[in-house]
Amino acid sequence: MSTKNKILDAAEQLFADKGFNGTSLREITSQAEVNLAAVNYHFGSKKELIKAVMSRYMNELSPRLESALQTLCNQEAQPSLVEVFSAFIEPLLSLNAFKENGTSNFLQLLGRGYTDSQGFLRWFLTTQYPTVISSFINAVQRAYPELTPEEMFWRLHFTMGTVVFTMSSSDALIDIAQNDFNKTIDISGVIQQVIPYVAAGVAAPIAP
Amino acid sequence: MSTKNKILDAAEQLFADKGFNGTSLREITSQAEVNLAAVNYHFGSKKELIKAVMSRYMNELSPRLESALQTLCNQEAQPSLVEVFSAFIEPLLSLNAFKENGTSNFLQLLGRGYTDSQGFLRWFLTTQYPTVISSFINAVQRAYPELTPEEMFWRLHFTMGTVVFTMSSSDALIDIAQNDFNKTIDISGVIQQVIPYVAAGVAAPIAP
DNA sequence: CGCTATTTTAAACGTATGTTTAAACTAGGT
DNA sequence: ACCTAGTTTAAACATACGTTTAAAATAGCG
Repeated sequence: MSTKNKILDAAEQLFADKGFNGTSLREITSQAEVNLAAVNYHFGSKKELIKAVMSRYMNELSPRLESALQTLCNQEAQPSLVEVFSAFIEPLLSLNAFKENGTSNFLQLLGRGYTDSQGFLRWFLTTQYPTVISSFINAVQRAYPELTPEEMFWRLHFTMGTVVFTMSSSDALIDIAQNDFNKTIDISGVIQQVIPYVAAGVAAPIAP
Repeated sequence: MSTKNKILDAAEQLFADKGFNGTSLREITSQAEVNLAAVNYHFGSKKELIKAVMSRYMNELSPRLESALQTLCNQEAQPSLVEVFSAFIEPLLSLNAFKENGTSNFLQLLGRGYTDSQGFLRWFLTTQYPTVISSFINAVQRAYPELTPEEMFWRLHFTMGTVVFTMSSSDALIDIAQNDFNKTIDISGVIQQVIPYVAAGVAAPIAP
């Protein structure tokens, strides 16, 4: 395995667990068993390393996601919201084949990116991957055309919040759930739980 | 104003904006116009300062919240979910009288507490303020008795995520919304938007 | 006033961070 | 084998952090 990939793998895991601010280059390079200077040699800076970790996932995910939404919108002119959100399942879970714990890690990273580092990652994602965002908005628009753009804006951000927050603390939540309910659950179980929730939230009656 | 309060005010604002990890004691003391050593003199450590900032709000909020939920449950044996969540409005907005931007700051701090600092703040809140949490669970239980404890667990955490995430980036979201829709909105407007969403999410039909 | 206890101050401490340097090492090609 | 381009390494760099120290200033009280 190349030094570059060893760094990316170690950084991904640590960033997901402890956030970007909370992880030092020395932790990363010691877990990756490479020299400290290797990060700056291969990536230039810590900020660029963060972008590289996210890009590896986004490049894997965004085409799958776009085609899933495309397929859905071609199959039926007015899909249901549950169908729209369910279109995320297969692309998201495919990240587990791409890499161990890929789904969970990616979603946790996404959560970190929104709260750590004063939103520079949000800017990076929305400017670098705008098409997948607009296909998603388009699909929701078809599913619930009565929603005004403003209400849709808020509800999609609420949805983002639900998913991203849940996933950024999913390890702790899964632990609690297993202790309290004696029931094994994994990331795909959480996804199954969250879809009805966000679909109903977006579908909520419009406030008077 | 006392040194202690100057520190608390400055810390609160900076913690809300940039997170606990992202804010240094030097930033806090320079904004508060006090000496660097004053933090350790008055609070002992940065960790204790974080607790003090949160406690100031929790001590203000939790009795109001508990009595609001109590009142609702006394008025009607089976309140609606919208009523349960609406019981949060007055106590939360009362923080604005307690302190400028109090509502927004507190909710942002809550969001930071869940993602920063590896959940030590979550432990602090759940152990220090358990009664308000259980009154809330009790109220939701009455509003939607068919919900199993496990489903309730997940949906309440989804709700927590929606609120906390939205509020921790509410400044940015309000900016975007104002640019895109030419419409002034404030924190209470966001609360009005979020209540139908979370109520519908919690009320979602139980997955088969 | 004079004494004591509390608070404030400037300076330093030790540690940790991201980054840079320059030398050592390691292929790959001719 | 030799040179070169790419890579790895140990060491140092400058800066920032939370915390501690001990002296100076302030306040409260008899």
